[in-house]
Amino acid sequence: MPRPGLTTASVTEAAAELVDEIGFEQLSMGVLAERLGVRTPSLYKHVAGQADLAHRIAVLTHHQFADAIRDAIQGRAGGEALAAGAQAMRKWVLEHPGRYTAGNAARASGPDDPLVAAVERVVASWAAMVRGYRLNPAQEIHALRMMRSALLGFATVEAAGGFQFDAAVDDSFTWMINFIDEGLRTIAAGP
Amino acid sequence: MPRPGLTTASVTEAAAELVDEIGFEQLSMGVLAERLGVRTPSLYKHVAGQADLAHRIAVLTHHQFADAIRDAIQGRAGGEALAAGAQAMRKWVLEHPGRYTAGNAARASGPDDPLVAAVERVVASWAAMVRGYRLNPAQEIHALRMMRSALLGFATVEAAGGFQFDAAVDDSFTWMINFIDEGLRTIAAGP
DNA sequence: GCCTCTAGCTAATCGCATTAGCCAGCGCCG
DNA sequence: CGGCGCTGGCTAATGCGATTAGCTAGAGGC
Repeated sequence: MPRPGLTTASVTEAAAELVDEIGFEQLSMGVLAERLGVRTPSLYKHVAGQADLAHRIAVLTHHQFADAIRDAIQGRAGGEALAAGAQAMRKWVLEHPGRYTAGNAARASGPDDPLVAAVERVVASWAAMVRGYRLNPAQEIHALRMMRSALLGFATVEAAGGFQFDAAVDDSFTWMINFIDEGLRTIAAGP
Repeated sequence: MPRPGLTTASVTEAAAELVDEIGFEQLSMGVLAERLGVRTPSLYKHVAGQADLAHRIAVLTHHQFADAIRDAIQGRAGGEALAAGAQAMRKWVLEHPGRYTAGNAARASGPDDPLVAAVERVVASWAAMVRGYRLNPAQEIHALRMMRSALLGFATVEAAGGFQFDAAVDDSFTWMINFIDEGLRTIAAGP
């Protein structure tokens, strides 16, 4: 019998895919091992345990998430960048609900946790979107946090199935982006 | 030895308090039983199991959350209601982080799940805040969702310790409320 | 003062994560 | 080509926490 030839990275990626299919809370070492055609204890040669695995999924998630946003806003600025980045992020979340849950559940263990760097990449992507509005630096941090909260909140509620009338959710999202765009442009133009 | 005299409600409430102290993910039947001065299996006389318990905490959470907002916006309207409701909700989340996590993690099993009614009470509180702006009915639903997303997102990121510079988080929150208030007033005044 | 009903208890059971210890394939060196 | 060490995978054992089975005693009603 040939060896599957697993690595920490391949195990993590398989877990990420699995989690999108069955839901983060359903993840167990058993199902993952089965998916990889391996016995459960073998996984421990690549990850330290379930907590470690979840953490690795979270780090992977933030990197992929940051990539998706960065690619979307490439070469755009202002409202266009905002719209493109926001839509890309929403699409990504809907396509990777399990990963997204894992990413939100994770907590950094300390300043040198790789999760911190991964999260910073995401924040940097959003910061790039906000920067296009050329706000007062004192306001920029607040605008960034507002945007981050609104987008994350929307995606979270949607992923949880929290909106009653599914039909209009697309409209609500673009409406929200417009709302933010107009608000930021008003501020930028203001005193 | 006198009987503790537990009930489903008292077990749920004790679990909610416990979860705020130790974190939702640390909740186990064992620690809860210990807290209540009882042996683990005894809890099963009041709740069907850990999943049931978590679900009950979530329902309780949404009701308390809705109460907190409703009380805060009593007798206020427009921007004042928005500010008061938002601040009350943020305060509540910071004081009850474990419960809040439990509430967000829960999923309704169907339309007659008591969780649905509880969530609707929360949404109704927010709807009351938005209604004060007398928007076009077509926009009201979008405004409601935007507000819900922004507030939930902010609370979630904050509860997760996701904001880097703690000092300015208060300012960011009031800035965000102002941003939303001004945007909604502009829309209300518009065409 | 008895009777019933049930909250709480002790003693299994079970599932899943994790650990211990064994073994074989692969690459490398002679 | 044959030996050697390293390491990934395996089986068997451990352990902890959730859950279930079956027993018992205290509180409330007659």
